[in-house]
Amino acid sequence: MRLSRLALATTKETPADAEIVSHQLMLRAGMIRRLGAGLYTWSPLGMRVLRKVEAIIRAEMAAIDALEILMPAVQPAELWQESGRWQAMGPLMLRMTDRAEREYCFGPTHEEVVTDYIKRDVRSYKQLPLTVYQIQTKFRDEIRPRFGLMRAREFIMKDAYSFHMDEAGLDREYQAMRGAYARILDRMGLDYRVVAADSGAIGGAKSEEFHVLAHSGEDELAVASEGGYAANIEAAVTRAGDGPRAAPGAALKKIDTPGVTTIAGLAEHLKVPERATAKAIVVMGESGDPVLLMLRGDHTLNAIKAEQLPGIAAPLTMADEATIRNHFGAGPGSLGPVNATVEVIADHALANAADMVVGANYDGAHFTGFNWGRDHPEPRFADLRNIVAGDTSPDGQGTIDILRGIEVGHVFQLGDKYSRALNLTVLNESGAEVVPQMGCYGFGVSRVVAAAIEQCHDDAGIVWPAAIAPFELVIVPIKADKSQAVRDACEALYGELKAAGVDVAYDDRGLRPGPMFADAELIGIPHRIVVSDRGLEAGRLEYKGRADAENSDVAHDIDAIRDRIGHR
RNA sequence: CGGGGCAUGGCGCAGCUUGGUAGCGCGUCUGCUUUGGGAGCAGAAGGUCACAGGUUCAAAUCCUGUUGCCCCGACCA
Repeated sequence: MRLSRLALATTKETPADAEIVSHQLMLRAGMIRRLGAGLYTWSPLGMRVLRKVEAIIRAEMAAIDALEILMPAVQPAELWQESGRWQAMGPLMLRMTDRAEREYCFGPTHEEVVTDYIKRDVRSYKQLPLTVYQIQTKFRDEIRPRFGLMRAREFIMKDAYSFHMDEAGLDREYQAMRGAYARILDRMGLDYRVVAADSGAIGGAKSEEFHVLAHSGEDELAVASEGGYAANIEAAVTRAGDGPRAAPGAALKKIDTPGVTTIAGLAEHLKVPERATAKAIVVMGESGDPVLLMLRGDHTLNAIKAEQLPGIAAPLTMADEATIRNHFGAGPGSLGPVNATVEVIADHALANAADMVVGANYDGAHFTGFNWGRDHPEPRFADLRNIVAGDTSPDGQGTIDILRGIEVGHVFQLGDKYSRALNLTVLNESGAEVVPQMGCYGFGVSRVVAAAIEQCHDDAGIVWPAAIAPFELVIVPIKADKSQAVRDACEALYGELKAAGVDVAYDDRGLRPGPMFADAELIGIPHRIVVSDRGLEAGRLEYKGRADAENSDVAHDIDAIRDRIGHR
């Protein structure tokens, strides 16, 4: 590609409304342009990257015999009403009406459509297992789109769906897809982790997420130093407090803590570590009465765990101050289990704790020396908290470290949730109708482009992994308009590299060297060859890898260049 | 949805408090010079100051409303 024909649109200045590096660099490199909130146009340069990502995905899908299809982006409401998700999806779904007042949505996902599609053509167990996928534009009306492509409303996703006669078949395909996702990210050269995940609204049993590691990642991942345990912090289970509970060593004693309403303040006031205190959080129960949740002072509540507990209302709702005062006679910041009239559920880290500091249910007062059993009946203990760095891994092997990641893939074992709702059945060997098991497997195509940049950049711009770079190599001429020799050498080199199958860019824009170098670095081309009279006279070309600190020489020879850039 | 902010040439911004000819940097175009890290000189184009009302002799500037966008939070296959 001659860069004079690419409609490159790089900028020196960073657009004001871009917060994170990938968004800034994609705008500066001219890969994308914003149309509206969460809506982006892909430029010719951006498309080159997108197509390379798609090609890798298609190759790995083909390798596990997944079949590509393309379903409509616009979907009739009826299907969603059948599955019950027309209501459940709520405002996340962009809805529209046609001229005949029929209702549609712009698909946020395709479980319903794919199940309906399979239902029409699959009748017999002989046709299963079957895995189909598409690379499609989705729309989710996120409450707050942000970070450019990282959380766009319209985005490109590869979504795959598998159908099986039984759970064993589903599990096999799940493992195959999991392997394919790992190979996709391996080929892209990205540092990632596979973690256990919460299934969320989509339902189903087993699910894992693929996260590209990056400091700007929105998700926190709990990863064990040994033994391989890894989970999204939302789903990471914690261990109960180790060892037996110490016998009470202090009497329950009420102390004045005027103005102290936070754990930090309490620890400071009493000169005790935060972990010696217990915090109280009041949430609404299913019955309508509040429930008191107790956590160790230095721990935080995991809302997903809490709302999954029987007796607690989902979605998790914090009690308002009036409700709290009504039941406890004190405000938030001074609450505790002593004489509480509501159900108490304590995090199991507190199961073996003794002589705790807790709120007194009087404003401006706390108790020291609080002990379960003696000062309040034994509560229900449950896993309520977020795991933290330094915790022992749930499987007992190693300690937990917290990493940040960008979710680019999610694999689910759905079971029969959708096949049953949409009446998908096939006949088994004995002629009986069976509801197939389903898996679904999402991969964020546009998001992984942004994630790659988050992981691979420096001060000058993007440092693409070779497999998804817009070009493999760029030829930069010096003083081309003065030197016929330079022009001829560039043209010859360009032609030969192209013929050799190298994805080569030739910067024939006639710019000065500075801007050409800056653009090549900004858009992140992995390899650069500079052609100058100086080098030509010596029979050498100048080479620099995008991540290299220094230039080096390479012989003026196609094979030498291919060798240097590791082509084929 | 709650809270905060912004809207002035393609991009980044000043001007608004105290109403009176719309400005700067970058970019773009032309010419000459220049050519190993975002060149210099000379010239030029380009703006219904988000939109709609209002106040005023006069509104980018003051008032009211609307829209769009950004940030924090909740939300999120």
